[in-house]
Amino acid sequence: MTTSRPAATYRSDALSQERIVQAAIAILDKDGEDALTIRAIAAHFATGQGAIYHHVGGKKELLREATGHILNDATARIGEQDLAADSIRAVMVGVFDAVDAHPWVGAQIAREPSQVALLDLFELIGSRLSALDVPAAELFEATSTLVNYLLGVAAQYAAGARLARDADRTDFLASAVEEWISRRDMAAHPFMHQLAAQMVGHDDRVQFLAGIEIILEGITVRYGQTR
Amino acid sequence: MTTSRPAATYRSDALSQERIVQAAIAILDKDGEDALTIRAIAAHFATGQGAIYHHVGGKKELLREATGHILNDATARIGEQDLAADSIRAVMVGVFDAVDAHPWVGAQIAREPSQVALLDLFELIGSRLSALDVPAAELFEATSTLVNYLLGVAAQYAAGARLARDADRTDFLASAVEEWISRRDMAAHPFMHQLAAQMVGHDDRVQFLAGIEIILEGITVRYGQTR
DNA sequence: ACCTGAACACCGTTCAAGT
DNA sequence: ACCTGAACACCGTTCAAGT
Repeated sequence: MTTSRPAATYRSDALSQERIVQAAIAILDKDGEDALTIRAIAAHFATGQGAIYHHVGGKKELLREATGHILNDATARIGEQDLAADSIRAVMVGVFDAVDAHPWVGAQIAREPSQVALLDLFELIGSRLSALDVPAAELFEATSTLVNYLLGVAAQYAAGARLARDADRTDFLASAVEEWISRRDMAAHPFMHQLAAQMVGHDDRVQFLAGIEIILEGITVRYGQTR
Repeated sequence: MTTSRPAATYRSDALSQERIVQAAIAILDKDGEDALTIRAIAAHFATGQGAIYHHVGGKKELLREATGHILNDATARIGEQDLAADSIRAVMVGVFDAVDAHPWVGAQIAREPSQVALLDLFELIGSRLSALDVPAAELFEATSTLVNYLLGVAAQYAAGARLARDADRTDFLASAVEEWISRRDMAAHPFMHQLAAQMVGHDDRVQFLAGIEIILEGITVRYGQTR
């Protein structure tokens, strides 16, 4: 009996959530957050806007999905390290590199920190902190310190990419600092003056790593017994 | 000679940047970020949208101005403490409380970390870290660790307020964790299971303070010589 | 079932016209 | 100089109509 029929008698390049998310990622990477519109995606598949809504719930969900996709890729690649602390470093750096490659991911995880993919991160870091002898009662605060730090760096990265797109200057932050200084008494603010100098040649990644070490060290001193 | 004339022969409740910013803050506090539209502000002053553009550059600038206003208030209230570390705590907590009272500020500083008001913060924290014996070469990374942590917490706060407005549940994060757990093998993820329990009664402010201590401790151990 | 594209209800911003 | 409000160029989302 012919009770069933092949489902896809339509065009072979049919839409799907997966293909739409991939197209969204491509648009976001190429032209930034503002370029992601339902109309742009529809145009990419040479169809109407309504077709998109058959496969994704809306723009917000699409952004969530795209972010989850990148984040899952980033954390899936992370292997187990011998030392728990090294595993934590690997997770943090993995997300950092993903945000570096896709700055809009930074904006999204700062906007929606309760994303499922971020909870995976919480688990990855938290479970390894417990291996570092952090007592159960303090695991939550120790984990969230690392995650919040990561969130802050991610947000800053996204902002940097946004500014770099708007105005084509490499050192937007440095110039913001210069402006800050020029409006104030320079002698009264030796730190900012020195900061402006350090800012020119600084490496974001090195700086991010230094922050991880500071926090891990703080956690070890505060909660750890042995090592 | 009558070379000058009183400027304000118009209605006494004339528009001004200051009044517009105040109105924007009121709208943001009452109805959230989405409610801030140029039309809403114009309606508040019973005028046309164009009038607003005579006093502020646009919506982005208005949001920047409103954020700067709140942040300046928050940092201006901070007095000098005996210990440099206490001053740093006061600055961090001052911003935290401001974000707590005005969650949209958290979203804005995460979106534009190069805001002038945030550089003030950088100066406030950085100059005090140098009093904590942090060597000049490492001042930048130590300061940015604290600021990035603050940025992350601020972003999370803003997201929480947004979710609390959308759905009226107190523990959105807890329920997100519950969902996360329900989709996975619970026994394989002891940390998240325990986390869900800790989340119910946790105090955001206490947790934030714990993170500050972790980072300050890490900075002291890593860079400080005496105390 | 899936796609199409016009229509709806918004935005931010601009600008000729008023006072 | 300042204000007014229509007009413009967009959005996300919905929905009747097609295949």
